[in-house]
Amino acid sequence: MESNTNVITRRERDCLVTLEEDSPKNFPMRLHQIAQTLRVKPPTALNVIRRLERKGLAESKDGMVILTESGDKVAKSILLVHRTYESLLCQSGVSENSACSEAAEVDYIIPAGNARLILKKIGSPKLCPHGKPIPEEE
Amino acid sequence: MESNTNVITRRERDCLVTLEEDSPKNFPMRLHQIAQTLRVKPPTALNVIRRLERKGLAESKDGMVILTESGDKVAKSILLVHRTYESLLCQSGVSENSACSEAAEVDYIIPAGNARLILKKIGSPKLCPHGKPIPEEE
DNA sequence: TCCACTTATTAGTATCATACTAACGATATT
DNA sequence: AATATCGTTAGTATGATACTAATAAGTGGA
Repeated sequence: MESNTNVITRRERDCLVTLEEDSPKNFPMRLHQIAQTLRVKPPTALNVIRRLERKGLAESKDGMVILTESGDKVAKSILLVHRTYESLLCQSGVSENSACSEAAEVDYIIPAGNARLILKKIGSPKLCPHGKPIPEEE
Repeated sequence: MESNTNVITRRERDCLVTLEEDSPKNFPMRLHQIAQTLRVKPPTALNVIRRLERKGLAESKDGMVILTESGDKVAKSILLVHRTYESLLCQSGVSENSACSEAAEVDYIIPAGNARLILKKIGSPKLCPHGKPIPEEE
């Protein structure tokens, strides 16, 4: 019945974030590069891409992969949560590197709405601890 | 090689928390009661229990299930994270019920050490929004 | 004592995410 | 043309999750 669309796994999250961050100006990314970034073999990466395609988050042709509009939104929302949580952790006394890897564990689970509320509570910083901008609205 | 001990799945988390909260004074819990609480059939619940046993977190005999000392520690640490995150969300403006279900999504992923730092940052409340005590140390 | 009920357990099946190797095809480079 | 690179397919494997059906084992009542 329900195939749990709009629920995302950790691997899918990593793939979305890779596509968002490593291919800025609407440029496609090559499959083997995605595979290398995710540290998996190409068939495994392709498998992840296929799942993203089924969820309407990515499109691919001849190994060129791009995010759809919907995928871009999801990726940006993940980055919002990521940088918000990172900021919270750093303000609490966690090291930058530690904060980043911890954030990756939860940024695809925590809803963006909650992150925005947390962001306000911790003083609405404009940049994450690494100096990257925290996305405003979608 | 490494079988990912001390990493826990969502179902295992639910099972640990059920055992911790629904069977206080070292009393065993019946399998069918666990199954009902988790809203799964008994064989499914048994399967989860078996995984917890393999990880050294639970023990069972004739359908009587208890947490091991190790399992108790893990469960308490999950509750610490749960109530900390719940408190953070509520302070940020999220409703109690929403905060509770959101917290369950991440409380088994966020390390207790981080939760303690966050707890300090948000003013070291002694109780979660529901009025339950936030565990001190392990 | 025998039957019915509850409970636990086993066996078997299914799905989904993850990941690999091996093999094949296409393209590009030397 | 030979080689290297890349994508893709096929096949296999594991682990978590979940189910049904069947069996076992105990309890309580008629």
